[in-house]
Amino acid sequence: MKYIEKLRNSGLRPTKQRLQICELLFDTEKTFHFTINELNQKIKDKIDNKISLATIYNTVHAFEKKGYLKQIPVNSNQTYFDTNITDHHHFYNLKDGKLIDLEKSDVGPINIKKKIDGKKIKSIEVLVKLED
Amino acid sequence: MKYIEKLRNSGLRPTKQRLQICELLFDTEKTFHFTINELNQKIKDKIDNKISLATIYNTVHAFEKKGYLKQIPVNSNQTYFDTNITDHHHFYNLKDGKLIDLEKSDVGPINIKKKIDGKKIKSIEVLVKLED
DNA sequence: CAGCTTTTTAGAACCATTATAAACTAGTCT
DNA sequence: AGACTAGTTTATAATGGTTCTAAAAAGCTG
Ligand SMILES: [Mn+2]
Ligand SMILES: [Mn+2]
Ligand SMILES: [Zn+2]
Ligand SMILES: [Zn+2]
Repeated sequence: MKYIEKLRNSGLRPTKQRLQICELLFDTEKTFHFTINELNQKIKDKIDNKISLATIYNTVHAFEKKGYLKQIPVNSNQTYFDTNITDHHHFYNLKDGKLIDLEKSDVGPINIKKKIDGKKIKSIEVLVKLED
Repeated sequence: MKYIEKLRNSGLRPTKQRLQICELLFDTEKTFHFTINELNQKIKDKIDNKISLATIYNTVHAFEKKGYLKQIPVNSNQTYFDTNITDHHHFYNLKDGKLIDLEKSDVGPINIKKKIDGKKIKSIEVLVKLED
């Protein structure tokens, strides 16, 4: 299994649940955006055994901490995650709450001219809201 | 009272509660960012009578709908609002969860090269996360 | 004031997320 | 293998921000 190494290298034990979640999240043609609720549905659909909701939360947060997932800042009652961990931006379709990737090259360089003493920039994220 | 007109013109009755909230939000030297919880505290501190939490939510959402407040997309369990309704961006200090304004001139023009059929851009928001 | 609509309010409900603590599992060491 | 330990999963409860409810209060118009 290709994820056993990955998990071990991160100090995470390669449990059955984590490996199954890895497959759902990372064994895909394209990267994608999801909420915990959507991931929970997908797990119910595609996996025989049950994975408890608590484990899904734990796993997603563990993966986020290790940098295998990113959280996307949007105004929603649910948290959005992204399996695309490259530096990129998003369209946010207000109609259906779906995110669409905007590659860095689709936006051009962003030059933050203001500086805050003693702080450094961790990330720059652009959210482009779309309406009809 | 200067807010009576403003509210009436928006189709909102100028109630005591709304006028008091207007003063707290808009009678300030500088604009500011707040969560409902912080606004609730400020109301308890600066206003004699009580305003119920439901009214605070109702009022903030009514003001947002009328365009007197903006919601800022951040990853937080609470919703952040902004009394600065001009087009601008934000630093987000991860340490204390505080927002700092970034004027458009502090960021420079953002050119979104990608187009989505049948959709138009409603807003472009940049969030710059800060760490130590 | 009367009549009608909007607003306020306390409290309940909702629901995403986090905490708890007991059962289970993976890895390590004989 | 068995025993030991730390890490993980799980059902379930708790938390907490936000929304809903429905009755009382307030604003508006005539
Ligand atoms: Mn989270
Ligand atoms: Mn809200
Ligand atoms: Zn993305
Ligand atoms: Zn602002």
